[in-house]
Amino acid sequence: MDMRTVLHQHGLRVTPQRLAIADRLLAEARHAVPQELYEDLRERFPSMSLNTVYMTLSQFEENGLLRRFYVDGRAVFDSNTAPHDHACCRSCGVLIDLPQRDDVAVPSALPSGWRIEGYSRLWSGLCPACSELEGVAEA
Amino acid sequence: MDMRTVLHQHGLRVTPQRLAIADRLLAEARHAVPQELYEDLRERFPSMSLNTVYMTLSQFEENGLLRRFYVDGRAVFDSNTAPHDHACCRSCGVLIDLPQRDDVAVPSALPSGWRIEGYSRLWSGLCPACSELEGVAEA
DNA sequence: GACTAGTCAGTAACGATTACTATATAGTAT
DNA sequence: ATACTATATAGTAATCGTTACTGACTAGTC
Repeated sequence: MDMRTVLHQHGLRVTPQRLAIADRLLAEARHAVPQELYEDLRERFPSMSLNTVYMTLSQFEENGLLRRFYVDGRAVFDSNTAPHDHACCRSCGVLIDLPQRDDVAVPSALPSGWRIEGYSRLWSGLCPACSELEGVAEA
Repeated sequence: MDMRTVLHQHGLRVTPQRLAIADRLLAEARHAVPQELYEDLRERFPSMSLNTVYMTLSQFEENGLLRRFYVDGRAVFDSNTAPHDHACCRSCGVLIDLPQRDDVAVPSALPSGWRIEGYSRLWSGLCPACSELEGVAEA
């Protein structure tokens, strides 16, 4: 899909920086931490500021192109806007998507009057690589 | 339960500040944001520093007396250390506990090799009060 | 080719958290 | 009780992630 048209459709101006961020995030489904994205893109746009990254990501989020979630208090942007879970390795920090199971039913214990709109869930544990390393250490 | 003994059992020194934080958090099950806790406790301990609050909370967390989670990137400490969900009102920010359902089964789509240890889940929506207000506005 | 709203880079401000250091205190032995 | 030692505290500064502000610039449009 052409990112130009995607941005246009959302009434967003098409600029090289935005295209770069869009390509990087929307074309290939992946996660992005503002700081990392910034460092990557500086190779192509040495004058770009971290601020631009934040503003662009926030704007994409407002337009539903990205979803923001948090891992240990740090923002992560996800081009997969469908509801889904994440799993994060507590050792190396690698982050993967997990399809949301069919347990989206609101907790039965919810006090009446609450209007639940969704949830975000972060599984934590050890990725295969770290699991192996730590498994050896623990054994 | 006497907080003195609890602290002792964990090999933690008993100081007035810690007792105050422990009383405030552990006796009555509740959530605490460091800044708010700090402001509250300053009434009793005008000289106490925010740093002390952070260090105490971190230490309690390390000893399993508290659990730390994040809401929109901000740390919240929870004296309920049993696994459970939270719900947060996106309008007023009120936070409540929800018992964890029996869906702790690891996602079936998890790549093999991962060792999952748990999850944290934050439901979001509108609390009864805000739901009513917003419901009127939207109708 | 000029206009204009929106974007950009740069920097400063901000809030939350952590690090550092000297003083004070809890716990323990004397 | 008193002294001792390890740790907690207060105070401050530093750090990190994020947001706000400003003036220059530019994409989209006429």
